[in-house]
Amino acid sequence: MGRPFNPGVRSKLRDQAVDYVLSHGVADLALRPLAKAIQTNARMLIYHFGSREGLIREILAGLRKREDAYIRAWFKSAKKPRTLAEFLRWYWRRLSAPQARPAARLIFELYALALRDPRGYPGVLTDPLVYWQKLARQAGVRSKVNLAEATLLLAATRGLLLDLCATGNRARVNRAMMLLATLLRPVI
Amino acid sequence: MGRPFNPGVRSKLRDQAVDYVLSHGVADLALRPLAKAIQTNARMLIYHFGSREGLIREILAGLRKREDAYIRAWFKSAKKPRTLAEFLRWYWRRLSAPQARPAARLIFELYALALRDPRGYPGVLTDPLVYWQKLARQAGVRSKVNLAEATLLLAATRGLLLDLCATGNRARVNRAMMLLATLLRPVI
DNA sequence: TTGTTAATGTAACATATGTTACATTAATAC
DNA sequence: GTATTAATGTAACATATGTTACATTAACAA
Repeated sequence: MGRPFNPGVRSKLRDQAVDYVLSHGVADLALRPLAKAIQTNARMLIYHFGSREGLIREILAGLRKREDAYIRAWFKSAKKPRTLAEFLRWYWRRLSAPQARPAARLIFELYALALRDPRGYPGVLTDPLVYWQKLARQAGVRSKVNLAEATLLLAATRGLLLDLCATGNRARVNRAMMLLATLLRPVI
Repeated sequence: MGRPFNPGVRSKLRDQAVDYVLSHGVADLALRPLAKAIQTNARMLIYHFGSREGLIREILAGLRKREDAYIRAWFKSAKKPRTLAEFLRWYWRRLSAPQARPAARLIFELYALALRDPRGYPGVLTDPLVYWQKLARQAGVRSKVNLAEATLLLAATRGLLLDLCATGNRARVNRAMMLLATLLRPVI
């Protein structure tokens, strides 16, 4: 009895917080400015998420959920099974688009934070590797991409994305990505 | 007349601040904790550097100076001119060593901060490119490394360093670096 | 000595932070 | 209606922040 628990109010706050963090960053996230921006107050954020730490954990989960849903939707949007090469092309095109710049900046901000405080930003450092492995398996990647090749591919992609965020020189970065694809073609 | 200006006191504070920032990071840098750690007080930091912003600019300059001196010393430590390949091997060995982990973490923290506030962290985003270009010229790199190759090399190195900081898996990351070297060998 | 500037130290100020106390309204079951 | 729990709002608290006011000491020139 009593007023029933409504999960929608918490998840709506979380979604709004994710949007806010995408454009304002998370390192200097303060409760009051965030609360004001999403038409509530610091009291409610503490009430719903327990603490600033809890709020950040929820925001991380929300980010992951969003990204995962987006990628799954793409894989299911075709009748033929997608190849790894197709996926990488699509993913890089999306990641390097100007609209993805806020997300890219946030990713590098999260890496930096997690490097100093791994437990405060759980999964940020470890999840990407296991996620991509799972994804590759589900995508039915049969060609034996060995560990060194996968490591280089992920590292170069991250590095090129960082270069893109830093310089905005899309032409140069894209040419480097094409070079990477050429060099790794026999292997993927 | 009057008491003479002693540049040593400022530069000593700066050097100590650089050491502090290497182990504590710069994002949450607060004057009082730093001051306490280097046996002074917040008042003096403001007096010598004008503001927290000014202090951070000085710390950045100090970091660059240190790095530059280290690299120049290596180039001058041999009678024969060093090749680019030699330099890259030496540099990666140094960068991937456990002792360099604090510096590596700091680099990624600075990238993240500069992505949100480029003017607050001047040069962080733009200097690396011009620095490496100058270095390559001084090292007498005659083989025409084109822009795409240089971009990929820098990006992959950054990405692998990030992976190393995140996972600590030196063996895997080093294997990826060797693969990169193999792929780019004909070009360097 | 005296005058002048560098360097240092203590304490305060205004502001922002996360969190909590206390009160109030909203929606359900009985 | 009452009882109960969810949700919200205001105001305070303790603490930390960058910066400044004010006072003091240190090292030089004359």
